[in-house]
Amino acid sequence: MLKNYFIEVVKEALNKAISDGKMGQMSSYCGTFVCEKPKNEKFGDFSVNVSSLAREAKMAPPQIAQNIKEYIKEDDFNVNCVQGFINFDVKENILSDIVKDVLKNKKNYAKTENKNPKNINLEYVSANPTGPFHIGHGRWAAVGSALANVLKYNGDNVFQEFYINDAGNQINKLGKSLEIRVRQQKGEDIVLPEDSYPGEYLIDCAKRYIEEGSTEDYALYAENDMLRQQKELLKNFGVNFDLFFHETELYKNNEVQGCVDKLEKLGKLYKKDGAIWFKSSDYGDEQDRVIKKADGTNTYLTADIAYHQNKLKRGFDTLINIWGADHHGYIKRIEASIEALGHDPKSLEVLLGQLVNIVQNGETMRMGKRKKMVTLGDLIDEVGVDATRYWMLIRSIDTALDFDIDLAKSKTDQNPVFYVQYAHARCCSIIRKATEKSVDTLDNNKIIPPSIEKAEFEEYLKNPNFARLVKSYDENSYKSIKLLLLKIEEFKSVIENAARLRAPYLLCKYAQELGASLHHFYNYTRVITSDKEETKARMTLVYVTKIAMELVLELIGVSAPEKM
RNA sequence: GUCUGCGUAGUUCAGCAGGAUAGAACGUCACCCUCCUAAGGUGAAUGUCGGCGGUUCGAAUCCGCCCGCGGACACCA
Repeated sequence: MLKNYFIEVVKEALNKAISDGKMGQMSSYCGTFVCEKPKNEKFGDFSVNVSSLAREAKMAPPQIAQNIKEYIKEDDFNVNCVQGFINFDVKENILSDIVKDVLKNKKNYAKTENKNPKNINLEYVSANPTGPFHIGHGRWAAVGSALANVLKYNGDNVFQEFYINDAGNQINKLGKSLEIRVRQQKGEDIVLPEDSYPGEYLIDCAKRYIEEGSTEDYALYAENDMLRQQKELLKNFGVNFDLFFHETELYKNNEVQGCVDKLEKLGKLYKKDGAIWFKSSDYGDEQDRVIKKADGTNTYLTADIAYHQNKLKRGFDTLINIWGADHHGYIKRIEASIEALGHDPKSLEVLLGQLVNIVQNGETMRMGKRKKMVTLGDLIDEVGVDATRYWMLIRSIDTALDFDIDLAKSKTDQNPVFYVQYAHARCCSIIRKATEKSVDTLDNNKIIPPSIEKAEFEEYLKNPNFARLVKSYDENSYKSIKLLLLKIEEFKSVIENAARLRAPYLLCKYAQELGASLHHFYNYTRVITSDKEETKARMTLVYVTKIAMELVLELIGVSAPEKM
């Protein structure tokens, strides 16, 4: 990518300067440079800051920059120095190379070499099978699947997994709740006990149970019913898991007891108050944790320890879990178990996400447990899959998300989803307009022949006139083309950052910037003109933009409409 | 009390592996369609980067203390 290219240019020049003794007391440099886009465009397109060499060289930053510059051959770019910055201004060659790159590699153009690909297990959502998803699950579903897309695109191996807690006593509770609902449906006068699941979804479930004349165990029936609904919703939401892992599997294979025995053997367990405790405080946890209750049953943690061992045994070197912020105290004890059982605790990466609030009519509804729950299904029915996914992804997961239903539904420029999709539709529209016959409604419905035949344009794409692509436009137009192409190229570093920082919201940010660049270009540069060669060249620019736009939207998981 | 996230423009938020005049969107105001989607673009105004100290040639960014808001601190899952 261009950023790395300029860093290499600077490094090479620096080495030459050092061997010529032009770098003061510096004899070698093994640090790292950062290349960034200057905030102010007058400084050029890319900028490398060399001030950090000042101390070692014992020279003033401006002098350092100047000396290094002497060794940079200006060819495809201009160089200028301001203070401790070496600034680069790219020329046409680099711009047409970007077009070449996209035409050749299509949607793979933003892939860069991943020198250290990881074998990642990504676990997210993992809702209990005791009811419908709530809004919060939607955030993890959107973030998790987009993150999986980005990591895969970045060259990592990603396995997406959903953990089902189907062994605890909440399943028994679920079964009992269903049983009551069934008896109520059959006309029995019976009240739902305090500790039941009160949701109305179990009434529907009970109706199905009766309708099918089922005699299945209530708990099993209810669980399968819930799972079926959850899986269907995930599918509609564009989320595809490689595995739904059942907690009960761990018991069937005796893996839970296996872990307990192993910890026992390692001397990491002790008895107190009739319970068995894990010495997690040996590994940085603030206190020890119970793994076998006084009544002899396991805690949730016990199975979870076994689950993480299971994942590690399957050969993943990186376990990424997306958890709600309310689970934060849980991290240390899982890490402790991983370390105690002989693995690197650093192989676990927990992404803690803040919660989602629903905003409607300008009013924030906290998703408290007592308030009426808004389900993810309701939300999707209300605002659609595209808008839901986009809005769930738009903010860094470190910050609480206000999901404004009215805004997400609005089909106006206030809504970034539409802004971004519109940009894609606009690309399609321009190409369509140029290559299809159209009708002039103002002039007796006269048929207007296409400016360029489809086949002719496709032929052109195989061998475009690169010199023509970015040349001979007026200044504003040239600038708009340059910014657009550099923005398209920037996607490479966005992918890398989003993958490294586990931050798929950067995709939304980028999509909006790319859209803005396209609209800016559109205003300054007319694509379809009477000059055929010019039209084909500019259509090519629109075409590569469309590819970039399709790619971002695909990674985000939002559709790319051809028409709006 | 301990742990954790947040505090940046009127609003919602970027920026935080230290670097040039702190950015975007929305809102406000002023412009731009005889012609490819105005669901768009251009420009203007708007800031004690929560506060105080420290490290540094340089701090919104790193460190310490304090203030405010949310969340977590089970032999629940």
